[in-house]
Amino acid sequence: MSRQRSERATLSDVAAMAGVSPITASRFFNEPTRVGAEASARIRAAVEALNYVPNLTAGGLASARSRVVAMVVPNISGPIFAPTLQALSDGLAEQGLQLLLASSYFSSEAEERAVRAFMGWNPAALVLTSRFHSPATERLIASAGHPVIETWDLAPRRRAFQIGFSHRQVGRDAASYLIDKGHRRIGFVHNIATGDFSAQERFEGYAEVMQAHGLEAWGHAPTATDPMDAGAQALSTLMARKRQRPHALIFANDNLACGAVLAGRRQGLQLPQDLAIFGFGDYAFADKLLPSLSTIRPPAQAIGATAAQLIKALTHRDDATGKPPKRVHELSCTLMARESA
Amino acid sequence: MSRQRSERATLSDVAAMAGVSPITASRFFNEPTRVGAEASARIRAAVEALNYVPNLTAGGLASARSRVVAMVVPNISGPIFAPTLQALSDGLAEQGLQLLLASSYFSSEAEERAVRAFMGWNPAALVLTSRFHSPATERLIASAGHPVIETWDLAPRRRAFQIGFSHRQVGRDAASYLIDKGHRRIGFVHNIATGDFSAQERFEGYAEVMQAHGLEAWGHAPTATDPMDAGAQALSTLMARKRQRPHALIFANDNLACGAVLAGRRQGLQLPQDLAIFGFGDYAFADKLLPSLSTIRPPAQAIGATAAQLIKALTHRDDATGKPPKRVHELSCTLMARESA
DNA sequence: TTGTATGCGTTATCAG
DNA sequence: CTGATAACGCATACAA
Repeated sequence: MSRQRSERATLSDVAAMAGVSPITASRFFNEPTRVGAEASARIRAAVEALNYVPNLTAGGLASARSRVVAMVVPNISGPIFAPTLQALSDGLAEQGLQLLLASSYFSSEAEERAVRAFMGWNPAALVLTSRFHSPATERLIASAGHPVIETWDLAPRRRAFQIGFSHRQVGRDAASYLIDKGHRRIGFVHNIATGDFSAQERFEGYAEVMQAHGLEAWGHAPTATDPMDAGAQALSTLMARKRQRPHALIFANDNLACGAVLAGRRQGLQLPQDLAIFGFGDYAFADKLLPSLSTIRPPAQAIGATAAQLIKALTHRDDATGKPPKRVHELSCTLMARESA
Repeated sequence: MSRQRSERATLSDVAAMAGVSPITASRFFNEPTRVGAEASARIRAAVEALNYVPNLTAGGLASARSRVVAMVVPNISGPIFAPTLQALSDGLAEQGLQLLLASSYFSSEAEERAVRAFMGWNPAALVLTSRFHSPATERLIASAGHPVIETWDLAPRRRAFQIGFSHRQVGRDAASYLIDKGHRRIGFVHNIATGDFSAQERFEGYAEVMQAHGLEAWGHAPTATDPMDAGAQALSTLMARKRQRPHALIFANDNLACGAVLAGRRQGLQLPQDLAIFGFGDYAFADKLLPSLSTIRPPAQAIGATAAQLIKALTHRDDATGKPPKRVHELSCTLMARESA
């Protein structure tokens, strides 16, 4: 009947060697102040001798709370979310928490699968990207026994914690910057990816400022499927106009803007004299283009770091004076004024 | 004595509602073929009704094997490892496995901490980056009850599974390419990061080919701390030489090469006529520079995908014909011939 | 195809 | 400051 016991030492082995009860050994790890100095020393020695590694699965089961934080991002390898992941991972490592990761590719079905699996881990917290979820996901997170943090977008009215920035403000800032530079005919080039709600909000911010200045707001939607191609296409189409040729273009993201910059140079355009180009994202290549790309950098790293801090505050609330953490954390973007606009 | 039971439905709840024993419900998830059609239907209904989510912590404890794969990478947000992570994560998601992640920043202490914590999860597999570990880490993985996969570098003699490519061959390919183009005075610009053993291997491959052609192999080590600055510095220093000015430079990575390209243009150099520039990595900006950067692309995505396949083969070995998976998987890089060389 | 008995390694609870 | 006991929710082993 005896099932496979692993070779590894258990807490009981450590306790036996140290001459204490298992629970005391357990406290050595979780509440060290409650263990006497001599006992601590003996336990420490036993841990060393047996090369003991705590079984986190067992601990998670017993305590109904595991030492992982789960995060769902649209993608891992893109230029956008990686800094957030890195900062979150680093902040969690300091707290002895691990990061459990899944990518959704902007699909709410994939997000739902990931969230469902994550719930099975009883994570210390669940971090999501954006606030748009399937109904089933909404139900899952509503019944979750742990904090849920939504990042990047901000939806102040939602129940989950929010860490992000205002895309609308990004649109406003871009438009204001270009207007201040003296541009008047300023267009907006939409993203090709469907379901990019945040790009739409940037457009609205842009439109708001344009109208406030009595200028016409208009959007152009390229059809190419590759972002760089789409940016080039937009530039060619719009600059081929006989009249009402734009003075400046705001692109939904830096990939599109990069395509436009490269195409503009290929066509012999003087940038930014003939056309100012403005992006969003401050991707890694933005400062390496010629001309370098003016754009807005989202607080990607700060979002991850703030999430880690928030999780710390939420999990250690007992030893603080009980002040509940802020529910909405609005961070600000940075306008990177470079050569292209 | 009764401790806090979570609100969530358990497998027993599902079983009770479906009128079967818990173990049958368990089999519904793990060995569906062994459950009768009627029972399956009732269990499925109960799962839906109770919104049941399997507790993976409990399952992991009971089976001594959890549905996670742990990976340690030097960094998450850099241009190098992100595609590997993405491919691994995607491949694992198909198998119902989750990815547990930590970054080491090239520190073997940080790697050791991460590996130690990961062992506590009884992961289905542990994936490491590179083969250089602290002695304690070596001991940990030697006693691990699960497969260990080392990626990027190749060390055929090690016990762990290996998935990677030959850095030496990268150095050979770069040198051969430049020699074929007619260059003779070809230098190598070293990385500023200490502990980048693989860059040293690329240098050795380059030196080997140079010597085989009766050409002198030499390395230059810039001192600037920022990679882009270091690349620019190397270019300035070497092109300022009165005699023996180089015809071509191989840089330890694309960041250095990018710094050189930008500095070269700023100084009015004609690239590649005055100097051919060759990188390594094929970072996102490589094809966006002017001139676009000739470089070698490592099989980052393939490494992640291969790791996922290997894990599948290792965990499902029972139902196959038992052919043990290959231990060493050597993948090949792609030379991206562009404008800079 | 289904069920019974038992244990995985840890922590919560209560008692000293 | 320390310990005895009883779970946590599930899967393994064996039996039917």
